Amino acid sequence: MAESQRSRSRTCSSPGGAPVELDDDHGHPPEEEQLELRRGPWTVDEDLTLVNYIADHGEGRWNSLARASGLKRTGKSCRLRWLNYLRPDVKRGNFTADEQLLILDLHTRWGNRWSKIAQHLPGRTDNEIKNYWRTRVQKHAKQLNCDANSKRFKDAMRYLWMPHLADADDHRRRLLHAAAPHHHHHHAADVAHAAAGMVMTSSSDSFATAESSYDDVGPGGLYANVHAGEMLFSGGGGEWAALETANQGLWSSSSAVSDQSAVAQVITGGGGQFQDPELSGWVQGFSEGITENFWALEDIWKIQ
DNA sequence: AACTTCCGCAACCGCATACCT
DNA sequence: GAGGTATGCGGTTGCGGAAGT
Repeated sequence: MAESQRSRSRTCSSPGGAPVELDDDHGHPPEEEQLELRRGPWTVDEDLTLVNYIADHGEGRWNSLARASGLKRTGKSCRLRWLNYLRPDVKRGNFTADEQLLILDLHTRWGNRWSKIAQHLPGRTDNEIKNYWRTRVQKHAKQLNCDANSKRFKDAMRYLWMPHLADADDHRRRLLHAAAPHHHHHHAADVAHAAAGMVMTSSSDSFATAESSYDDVGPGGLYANVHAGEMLFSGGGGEWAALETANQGLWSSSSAVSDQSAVAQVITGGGGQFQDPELSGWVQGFSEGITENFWALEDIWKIQ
């Protein structure tokens, strides 16, 4: 994957990755040493140069680093390349269920504060999370014909998507920790799915780290939050205080409800059913045969 | 097989803020 | 405190592979 990206070229870089002459600033002649600033995809040689330089001198002071290393790049570009790609602890590949769960939850708290969100997903960059949100989450919101920032969509995420991502994660953890290696799946596709990301690229370590470093989630932490939503959805109660505290008003801001029964009315209509007829279709799907399968974002969305 | 459209992601840009002199 | 520079953030772009026709 990484290699394939490297061969890419952009319009602003000439074919073959040759340097492009750039005007430094609104038509002023560029400085002598910046005559040939490169843009676009990084080459393997450039990556090596940057990695070696940082290994010797450390990161930071990006403009001087860019000059001193001999890279014909801006300091900004060097910084971005290092942080998003070359850093040794950067993690790539599909987001796991727990990571998706975290992103969804944190986004409801902080909105598009990608960098802040990324701080709670070790190895993931703000850029990656931002791309995930724009390409996956917003796509699904569009499919649902609602805005990703709308209350309706957030309700769908909180009461349907997130609880089942949590289910998936619980299930995966059970599998990982089970002594018996012969756990069976119903379908070969499940196995393939697991191999594609839910198990093989497990990030339970990172999740534990993120969870423990959570600083303003509120009593009970993320799981209490998510499962409280699940309880509410199924007509239960008791964890409401934890949920409400954890929510910090973000989920229910538009409905301005402040007690359990009121929210239950809004969300479930009293009978464990969404009042939203379109979303209620999901409820049927969720209640049927969900415990033995892994759930990814796409899978959950297919139910509708 | 050839062509078009869609989509994911790396990299860019402009702006805001932090830091330094 | 003013001015300049460096760094960080969020939004946007557009390449290239995948999927569709």
